[in-house]
Amino acid sequence: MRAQGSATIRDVAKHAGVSVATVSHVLQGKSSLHAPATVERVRRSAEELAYRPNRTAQNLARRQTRTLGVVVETMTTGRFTANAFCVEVLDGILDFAGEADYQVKIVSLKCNDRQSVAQCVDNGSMDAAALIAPDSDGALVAWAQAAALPIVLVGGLPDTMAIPRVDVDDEAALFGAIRWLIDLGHQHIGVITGPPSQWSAVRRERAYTRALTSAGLDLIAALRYAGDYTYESGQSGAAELMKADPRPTAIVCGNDGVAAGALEALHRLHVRVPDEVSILGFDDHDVARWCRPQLTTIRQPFHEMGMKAAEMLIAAVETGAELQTEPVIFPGVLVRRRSTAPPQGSHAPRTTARKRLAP
Amino acid sequence: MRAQGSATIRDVAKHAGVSVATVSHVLQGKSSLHAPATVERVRRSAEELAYRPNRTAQNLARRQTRTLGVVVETMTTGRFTANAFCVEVLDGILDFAGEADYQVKIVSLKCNDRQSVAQCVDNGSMDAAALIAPDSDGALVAWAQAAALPIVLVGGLPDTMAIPRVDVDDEAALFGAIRWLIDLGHQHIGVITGPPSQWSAVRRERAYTRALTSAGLDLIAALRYAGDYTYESGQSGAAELMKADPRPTAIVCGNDGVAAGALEALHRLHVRVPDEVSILGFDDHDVARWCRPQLTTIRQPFHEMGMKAAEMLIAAVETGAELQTEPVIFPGVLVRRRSTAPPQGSHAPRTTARKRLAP
DNA sequence: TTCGATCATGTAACCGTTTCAAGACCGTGC
DNA sequence: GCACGGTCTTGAAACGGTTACATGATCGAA
Repeated sequence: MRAQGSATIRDVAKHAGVSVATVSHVLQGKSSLHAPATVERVRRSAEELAYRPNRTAQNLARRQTRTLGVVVETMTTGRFTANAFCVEVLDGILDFAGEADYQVKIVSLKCNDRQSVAQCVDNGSMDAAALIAPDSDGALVAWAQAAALPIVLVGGLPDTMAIPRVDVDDEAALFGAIRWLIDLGHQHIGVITGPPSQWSAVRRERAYTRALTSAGLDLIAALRYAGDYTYESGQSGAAELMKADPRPTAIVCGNDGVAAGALEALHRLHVRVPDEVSILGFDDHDVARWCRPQLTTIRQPFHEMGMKAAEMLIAAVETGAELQTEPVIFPGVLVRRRSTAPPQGSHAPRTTARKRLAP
Repeated sequence: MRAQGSATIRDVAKHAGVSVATVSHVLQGKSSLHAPATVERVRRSAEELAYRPNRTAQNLARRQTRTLGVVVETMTTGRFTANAFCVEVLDGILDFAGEADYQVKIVSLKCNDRQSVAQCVDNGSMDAAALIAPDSDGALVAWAQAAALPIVLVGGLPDTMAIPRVDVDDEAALFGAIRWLIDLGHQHIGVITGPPSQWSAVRRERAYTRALTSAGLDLIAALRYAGDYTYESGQSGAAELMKADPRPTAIVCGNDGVAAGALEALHRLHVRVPDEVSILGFDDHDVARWCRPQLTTIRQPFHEMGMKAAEMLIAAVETGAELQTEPVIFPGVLVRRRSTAPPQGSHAPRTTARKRLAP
């Protein structure tokens, strides 16, 4: 439009009185190929003409773009930022990519048929792509298994799928956290799950189930609420769970946003946290420190996961090697704050909990 | 690397027994140029070979990329996501761009000399760029004034600079909000400012100054704390302000994160909010609803601002017209929640406030 | 003086598309 | 029979770089 005046490599070559090959060499730092005087002349000409190589042309000629794609499915979450996970992982990717002089392009997929996935991602506009927490049954994942470019998936996926991925061991972390709640004396533990299309939600619920059954506690249908990782589902979920009889003394929430919603609902119901009900979050999102009481939650190293994903992708691009399909798993760590406590009132602590409470 | 097998337009042409020009035409939807039988043949060949046009080559030939740049300066904020503003604006841009079939590339500038700005942004890899809340004295803004591609700035900038921009009238909104606090009876109002390099911070402080002086209140140095828009500066700021004598009965915070930090510090000091101190936030970030008490704050229409910026940029790209330098200003609206109340105890309400409180 | 080695530079093919000008073919009207 | 207009098709020149390879210059040694 307006920038047609911008100088090309040919202009520089003419101005410096050399060939385009020379200019190309010099500007790529291969100055050892040329006489110092020539190098200097080319440099000065480029400077004078304010020459900047056209990225598109370079990409075409080099057959690589030094660009990483970050793919998110927006038809489920609605918005990119709805999910704190996405944003922080993106940050990690941005950090690493920036350091390695790679650019980052965001692809927010609205439609999810295989056709348009390929169209949007595998079109030569990026060298590799990170898929952020895709639906495990969607076309994106299906496509990824046979993608022609390096792919790393960040977030949950059934182990049966052989796609390189970075993930957190949320199941183990949550299992441990729930066992800890049980040890504190909780016997009626509710759960507000995430959407089953997110594998992380499936795993977290599995942790819940395993923790309860392994401790000899019954699974009670009235203590399970099917949420969808939103604040609102936390609100309605907590309100619903409090109607159960007996009431839960602790609620395991799909993530911190859900926990914040639960906190809000309980506040409205004049149920004190953690005195009457303990709340366990997941993610250690900012909100965990900002809400009252501060949330006991499980920290996921989002930023490092993003960094790692970028590192893997860039390595794959530069070496041409295949990515390992063995997943890279980060641990989730329990962060104890004020939203959890031993149960009070009629529920007698269990023996293990009694021991802990003794001193 | 691995995708070299992917079919080119020549492969399709050969397979369909036509020229590349024909294939190009058909696949661009200019099928009226060709016989129906030919169109069909080309379509089928493309399908069979799983042909997908190479975006890079298209970009080069068309001399446009259908890509918008989103430029953030990461050397000040540290991280992209540190600023809720960035994320939500990005979301708006993503929304609009996606709808218009534009891609979005994120440029996170670490170094801020004019040279590298031009290198990173004006290199033909994007058709236009949105600059998100740049430092008003940085090289980015300096460069933007004479940029060769369409630029829209999202966020504050002194009116003297003639750069197209989308912004919120935070000064008017905050002025109104502070006058409202004064009308409630507050006479000692503290402020935790943002970093002076952010023009929004300058404007918000100006609103504070104007509101107080216009109401005949003195500006007291001990009631001003220089923060930097972070949670931590909210914590230390509130702690510091509470040492003033007389204590403030209200604190105006640079943004909601700062307000959340202030809330936390006051909680530790056993100062009750809003009974003893009212807290006013800014942004209406998620945290404003999630923290206790919920924040009275000023809502900025981030998402719409992002949409608008994208709309302007795309219009400029497609029509080739210059962008208006007259800023597009959105109003900020006061959202009253629970963190503000009339002052209690020794401070007598002013007459205007008394009137309001009468009924 | 000639030859090969070495260094500096230039030539031109290529990357995968778009697009324009022009060609081929065909039916019409005069 | 010919000029003409219309429809369908295509060859080839861009786009702005990279890079393999050719060429030319210089120089010391045979």
